[in-house]
Amino acid sequence: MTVTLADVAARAQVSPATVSRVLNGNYPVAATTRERVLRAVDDLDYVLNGPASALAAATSDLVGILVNDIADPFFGIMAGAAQSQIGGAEGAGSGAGRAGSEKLAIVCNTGGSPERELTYLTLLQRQRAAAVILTGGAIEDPGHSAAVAAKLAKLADGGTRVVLCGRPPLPSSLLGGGDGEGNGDGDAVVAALTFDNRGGARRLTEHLLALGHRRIGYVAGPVERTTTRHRLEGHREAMAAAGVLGGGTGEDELTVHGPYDRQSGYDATLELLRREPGLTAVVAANDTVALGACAALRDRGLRIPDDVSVAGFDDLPFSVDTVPALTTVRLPLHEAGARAGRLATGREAAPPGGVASVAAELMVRGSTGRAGRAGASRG
Amino acid sequence: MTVTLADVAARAQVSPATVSRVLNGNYPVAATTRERVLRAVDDLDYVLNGPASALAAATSDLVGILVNDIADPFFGIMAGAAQSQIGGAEGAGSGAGRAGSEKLAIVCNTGGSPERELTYLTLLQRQRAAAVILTGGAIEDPGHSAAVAAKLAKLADGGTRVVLCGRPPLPSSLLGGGDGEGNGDGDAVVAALTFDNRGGARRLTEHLLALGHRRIGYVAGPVERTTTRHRLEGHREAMAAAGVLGGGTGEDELTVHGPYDRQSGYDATLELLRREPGLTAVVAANDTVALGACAALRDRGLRIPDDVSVAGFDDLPFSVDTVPALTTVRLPLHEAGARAGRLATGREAAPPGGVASVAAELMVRGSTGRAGRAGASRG
DNA sequence: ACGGCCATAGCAAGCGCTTTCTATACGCTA
DNA sequence: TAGCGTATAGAAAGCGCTTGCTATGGCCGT
Repeated sequence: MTVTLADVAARAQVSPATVSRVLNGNYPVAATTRERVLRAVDDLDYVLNGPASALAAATSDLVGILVNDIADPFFGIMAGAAQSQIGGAEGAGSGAGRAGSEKLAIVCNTGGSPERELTYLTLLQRQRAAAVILTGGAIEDPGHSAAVAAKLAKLADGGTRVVLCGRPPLPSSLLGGGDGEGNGDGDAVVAALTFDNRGGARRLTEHLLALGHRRIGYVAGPVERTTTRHRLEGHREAMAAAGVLGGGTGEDELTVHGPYDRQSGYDATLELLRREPGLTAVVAANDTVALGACAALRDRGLRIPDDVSVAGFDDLPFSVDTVPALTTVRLPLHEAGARAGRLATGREAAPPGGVASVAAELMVRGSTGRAGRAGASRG
Repeated sequence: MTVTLADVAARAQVSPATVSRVLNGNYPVAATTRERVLRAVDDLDYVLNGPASALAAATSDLVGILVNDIADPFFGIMAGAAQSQIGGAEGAGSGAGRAGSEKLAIVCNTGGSPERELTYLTLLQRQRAAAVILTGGAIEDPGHSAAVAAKLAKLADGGTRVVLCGRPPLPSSLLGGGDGEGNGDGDAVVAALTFDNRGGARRLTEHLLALGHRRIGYVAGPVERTTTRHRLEGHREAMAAAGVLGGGTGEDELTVHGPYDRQSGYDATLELLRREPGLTAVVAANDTVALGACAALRDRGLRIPDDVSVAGFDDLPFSVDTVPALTTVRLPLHEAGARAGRLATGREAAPPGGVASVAAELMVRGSTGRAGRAGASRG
């Protein structure tokens, strides 16, 4: 029923081998023959059988992009940028069969679940993916990290390029762990693009401190995530350097953890206000959380930034449009994603040492202002 | 180098056939044998060769989800919901080989380009995808529609389930066009979930009209997109019914087209203000565009909604958090996406007639108010 | 105690393509 | 004209898996 290479060959009066060569364009074929084959392909509406091709050639053109939450623009932007560098271009027009060095970039949504992350990695390994890009923070459970590292080592061993984007490099102690085989080709190894979450967070809090804030609440992301930890560490570095660590009993008093969503920001801010009515600033784990924080403050009748300043992280597109505009830390998501895409396709050389740090830029906007203009009298 | 089925078979002292059957669990195998095989699989860290498996079994477990813009939460939400219904579950743990009815949901970003849409469809056809979900509005170019319809017909013919989510059903005139083969199994045909864009837009504009607005600007999406057209038609229906069609010279005077992004909303609003300084309301093609519109109005020193009301569409998560909160039309993106996922996996029966309409609900919030409170005196 | 059955396991034939190696047919040079 | 190199096409051997069919036992019925 479906058209095969052999059918095309028969119609073009050539051998299957020739058709294959025409389609792959990696072997000299006389112009007239090529013509004939191409016509047959069109006539028959032939479409290459991917699995068969991948099996015979022992390669595939799949590039997997793993994201923690596809509904979050943070990941969407990176994934989109990466994908734009990878495949789907070349207006193929009507012809169906050929597609040169085409790679199929596919994004896989782990939903932040460790199991799904592993499952997708296995599935990609099954498909003998050409490359895998892991985006966003990693989960810090030791067992899981080891499992992921082992899987990535195996993937790399099998010729899959592995690129991390916005995720810290794998501890080298975990790599090469597998069977002691030692990684084969030094070409398919891991490259990592790490975001300067810590530095960005530090500068953000320094900004707040410079404005006179001392009672600063921190709405952190989920625990056990590198992103969460790094941003929090940056915040605390700044606080410690200014000698304002710990509001009262412990240093954690003004830190609340929660998922990276609006609701979390809302609830956590209410909680912070309960713990410290004299709060003059709230730093959120990211912009979406900051949105929730703003809503909570407003619902409490507090003005931003007159009563309480608010800051986010990531500088997602909507952040400039909030009222007041959100002070945040800009991460060049698009650029990083694009670069990851190029690294994954081998179109760009890996940075020295395999790791490149991506700078985070403080964006001061209207949601942060001097402390104490109105705040002190509250409570 | 890589471990094959045969290796596992050798180690487990059984035939390759038996290993295959253990892994697929579709044939009786004695418990003790199964044990032995599974141990061998674990010992060897065996991972099934996807392409080989797909070739031999003539099926694949890929489900493609096509989106127009992965960085846009509109698509991210639908894709995430669909994916959650499809695959990646079952905490597989350490074992690598087996994965029962696992399906790999992959999302492909067309970026709104017709060529890429076709390319991805071809690529998925190559992979013999189990199903394809197309999300969001379609491009209305006749040639392209025909090409897509032909491709979908061929996919369906090849056993791939095709589901449309947020996209109008294919004109039946275009389906079955291909080679006149007639579609084989009536099971793999198309199901469509259409959004009531027209009705939602109509109700939204009616709401504005009820508030006394007459000079209403419309910032439409890109031309040649079904979503754009339907929403615009709904708007005009309402305007016509109220007898306020056409501000001055032509009916298009207060309509500006542009991409579905913030910048477009900003620019278009400025343009509308230029054309009609007495504008009292702006309806945007979607929430993101509305964000830009708000920014433009504010930059012009106009208050929302006192001077100008603003409305969006989709009710994306951030819309409730803008200041003032955005009046918009809620589309149940999550539910629709999840349903599309279930339809794609055959876990839910297709609706009667293959088409189901998804309701759009008007969400009245703070960004719209009575006309004329301040506006009339401007200009 | 013997024939027949069910439960298991193995054999072997592909699935549709790629690719190495071999064959053919030129166009040259000597 | 004979010899050889080059350009092009074909034959065929897999790639690693699935699966229809066949083979082997142990167990049952009588």
